Amino acid sequence: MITIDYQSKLPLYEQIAGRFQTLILKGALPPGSQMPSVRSLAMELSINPNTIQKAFSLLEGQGYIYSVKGRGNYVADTVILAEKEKQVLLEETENLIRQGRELGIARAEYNAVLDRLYREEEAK
Amino acid sequence: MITIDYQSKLPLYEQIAGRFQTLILKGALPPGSQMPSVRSLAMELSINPNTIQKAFSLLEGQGYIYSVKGRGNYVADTVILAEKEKQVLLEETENLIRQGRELGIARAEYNAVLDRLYREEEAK
Amino acid sequence: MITIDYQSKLPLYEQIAGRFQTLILKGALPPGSQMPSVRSLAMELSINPNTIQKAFSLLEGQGYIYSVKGRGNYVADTVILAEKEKQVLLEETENLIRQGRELGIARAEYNAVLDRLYREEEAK
Amino acid sequence: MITIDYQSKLPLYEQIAGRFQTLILKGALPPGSQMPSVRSLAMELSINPNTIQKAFSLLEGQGYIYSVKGRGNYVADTVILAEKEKQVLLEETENLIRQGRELGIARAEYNAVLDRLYREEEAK
DNA sequence: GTGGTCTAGACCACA
DNA sequence: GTGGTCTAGACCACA
Repeated sequence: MITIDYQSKLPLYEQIAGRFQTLILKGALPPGSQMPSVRSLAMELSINPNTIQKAFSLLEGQGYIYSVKGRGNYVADTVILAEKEKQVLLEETENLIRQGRELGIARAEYNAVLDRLYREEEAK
Repeated sequence: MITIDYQSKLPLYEQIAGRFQTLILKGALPPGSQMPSVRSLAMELSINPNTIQKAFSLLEGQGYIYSVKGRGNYVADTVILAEKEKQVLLEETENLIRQGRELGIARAEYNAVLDRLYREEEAK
Repeated sequence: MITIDYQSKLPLYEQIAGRFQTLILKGALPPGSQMPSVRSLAMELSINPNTIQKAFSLLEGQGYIYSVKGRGNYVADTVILAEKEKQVLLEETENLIRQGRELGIARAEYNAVLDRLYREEEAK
Repeated sequence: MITIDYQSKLPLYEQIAGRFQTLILKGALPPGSQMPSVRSLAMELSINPNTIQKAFSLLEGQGYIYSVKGRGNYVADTVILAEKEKQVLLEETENLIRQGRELGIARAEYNAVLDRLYREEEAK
């Protein structure tokens, strides 16, 4: 369910939180569903429970999940989050494209990338 | 010439190296031109010379500059570097767009971003 | 495991990095295995931890190791590195032999060297 | 007559000394012939005269040249030097080949290099 | 004056 | 405990 990249520069807890964000935003973990327990996830990934806890705290702080004492963590309502996340992504993309433009990447090259990515989608 | 963001999570030496990469790739610092001296830059930015040294070592390791003992640091030939950098940027952009696509961002939204950015350019 | 030559003109951090390159390329430190910790190695060699850090940064920049925050440094996959290193060695050797040829060293002398070295190997 | 590589890690004075060593050992500058003057060489290479002076001192220390007060520097008798230099080269080559052997370079590859280099020579 | 190395020591994030 | 960043300060080679 969750994969870790140990070669990555990102700390483990951010990687884990990021994976769950994706799962939640894509609907694989629908609102209200229960998150795996900290302990079980720690066992499964052979990772210190503190690290899992930290990832969950991050997710809670960002509004992705909420915890119920003694019962576990649950996925929150995410309509607004998805919208916010889209905005962030668009901005980051814009910044990258602006940088690329400065280095002389032509618009046509970006069109080609878009063509490829959105054709893939249709094909699915 | 160089600005530092103390709020940023990026370490100082990476920020400094990054700024110079941009300046070099854009041609503001043409191949063969001399880099500011480690000490003078340290003074100007009120940063420890060791930190500047570290930034310059990074740039040297990446092939952006070369150092001549007793003379200073000089900008290297960068044709190949620019090409490599473009590839990296395009890949990063592609990854972001793929993520956006998964969250339901339509191709039209990216077209709008490109329209805006490349119209700015023509206007210049 | 690591020896330092204080007579050498090579800086300590390059010596240390070089020793590990050899150990890694020869397979004494297989991919995935953990490097000694910065602090323990510093103690063992009576060298400042910063210097060890610098050696490890170099190794990371060259792709020999990768670091996991809070865990340690690990040996990277090195198949490609070994190949690259062989090319470098062969080129350096070729340059030396070319110099020797200019000075009038006969091919027979090199054959003698090769005979000796590769007989040693069989003997092992 | 002398070329400088500013990208090289070697200090200028060592590069200059090295170039002259080659010229002398190959006989381009025969024993007894006069070396270019420090000043003229400094002008020609746009290099600080101190640096040239340092290179010449090195050459004198190694027995390649001798200086006559008020007249200039002259090439020394070099029969013995050439012999010593050959020994040094052979040893360095042997060390490199030994390293290569450890990394699994086959003897055949060295034979190929030798074949190529010594065929070039015949062709000349 | 130029770059470069090294030590000592503090401090931070992460697991 | 692990790696990593940064400062202060000394010292060296080179031009």
